[in-house]
Amino acid sequence: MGDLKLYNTRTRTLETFRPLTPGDVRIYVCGLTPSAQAHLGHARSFLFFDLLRRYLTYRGYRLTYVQNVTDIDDRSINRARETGEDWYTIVSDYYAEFKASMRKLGVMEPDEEPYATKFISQIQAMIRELADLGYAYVVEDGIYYRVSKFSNYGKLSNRNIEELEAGARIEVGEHKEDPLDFALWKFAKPGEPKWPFDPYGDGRPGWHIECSAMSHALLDPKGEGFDIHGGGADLIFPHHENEIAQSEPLMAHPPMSNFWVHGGLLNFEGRKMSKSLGNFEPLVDLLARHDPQAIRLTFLTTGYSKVMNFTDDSLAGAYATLDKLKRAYRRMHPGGVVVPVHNIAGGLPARVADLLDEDMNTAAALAEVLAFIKDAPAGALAEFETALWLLGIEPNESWLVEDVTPLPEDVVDRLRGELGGEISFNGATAEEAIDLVIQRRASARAAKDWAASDRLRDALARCGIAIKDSKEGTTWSVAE
RNA sequence: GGCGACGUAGCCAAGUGGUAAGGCAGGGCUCUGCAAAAGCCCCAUCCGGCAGUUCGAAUCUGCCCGUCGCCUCCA
Repeated sequence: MGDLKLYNTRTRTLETFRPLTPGDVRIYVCGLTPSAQAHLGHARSFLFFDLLRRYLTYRGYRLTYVQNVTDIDDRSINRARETGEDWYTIVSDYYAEFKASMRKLGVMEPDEEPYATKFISQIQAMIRELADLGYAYVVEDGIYYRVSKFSNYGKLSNRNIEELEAGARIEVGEHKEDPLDFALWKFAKPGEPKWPFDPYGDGRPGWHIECSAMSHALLDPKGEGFDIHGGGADLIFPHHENEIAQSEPLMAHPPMSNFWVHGGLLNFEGRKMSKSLGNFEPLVDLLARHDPQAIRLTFLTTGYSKVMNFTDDSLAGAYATLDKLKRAYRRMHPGGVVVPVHNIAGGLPARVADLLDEDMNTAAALAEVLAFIKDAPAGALAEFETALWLLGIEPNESWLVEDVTPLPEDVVDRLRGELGGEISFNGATAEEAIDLVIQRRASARAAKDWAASDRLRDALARCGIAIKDSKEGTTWSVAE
């Protein structure tokens, strides 16, 4: 097995991945702030880290994958004020919806899913330490982080303090020393959710500190760093920059994370997508209309770190690819039982792995799979399934069924309307009625009465039934 | 203004020094009464432009043009 090379934002180079502790990989990925509905851009990001998990697992590492939930933030509080709902109900509902979508997409459950509000004491401990060392100071609206105290500030995102100072400004109501400083703790205004924090004052954590506190608590209690910190590219600044600023002064051995891996953002039909612009379709709605496996395949064709433009065309292409995979699967499948994924060392999975070694080149890996199925023998099913698993596509029972489109309910009535004069459909089920027509057409064909044959086929077509003739006989399916 | 990404066939896209993956669309063939499906085959003398480095460049360097993102909440 070759080396896995990953692009590391921290060093801005492609590096060979080696775990800090041989055999064990600790990953922290910034999860959702569920104060609005999740969209396809979120899906792309978490789908990528799901792929990375699969591949690291395939390579034999033991993983600890932590994906946090920032369940307290200004937006959910504002939304609660607008709607009159309880802020926590809002957050819980959005998060439940997100989880359901992830399940539909086949994203594996995180090992740990820490909620910010469950780690208040750890957050407060960290703020105390930062204050003791002079990295934090208290003013009337909250506790802020003193950016000027941390000399490495800006290193991850490749920015320098002077330029940042030039563009930054202090919002009304903020009382910080410097425009770049950010809140570690916000004192509660009347009616806002709050947690006690002696001696400073009741309030809630600022955005950023929860990730520093929870990654420390769950992945790196000794302060010696963990392996991979991930998230969308939009988190590099300021979120990840701030996490580093909070964590590293308290660590025995920085850096906070050895690798920083960022997923490219997603455009939707050529336009930027974001919560604040509101120009996105909620993920649940998209999943209601589309096959989750087709959505996964769509993402495989573009490099994970690139900006990707999601379009109806790209999704249509993925559907065609998915059908191709299903046909090959049926061709290779010995019977009606779905064979579980095996751990195959050689063959296709190894070739796919070699391609994933190159900074998770899923596009090339998919191409390899498609080349494989062109002349794959029936016995290659385990290889095929393993390779598909690596790409996050898991065959299920429905792959064995050629057409799962449900029959229109009124098929028999419509057939009676078309052909009731010549064929009696009394008591027939939809399937039986269709078979009756096909039998009638078979007789016509046997008699070389092509006019009658075509008339029957056209009648079926008007009822939404498409038929095709093959050496094995005539089969039908529900027309698209 | 600062930082960064990208520009490869009609469309999407891989490839980052050794002579252009793959998918969609399109075309042809096989099969077929017809149709559909399926299978097979074809489809970029060339990688935004111009210079340069090199035996050799889509791949490296410089300049130019274009698209987009981040710099404020964001996966």
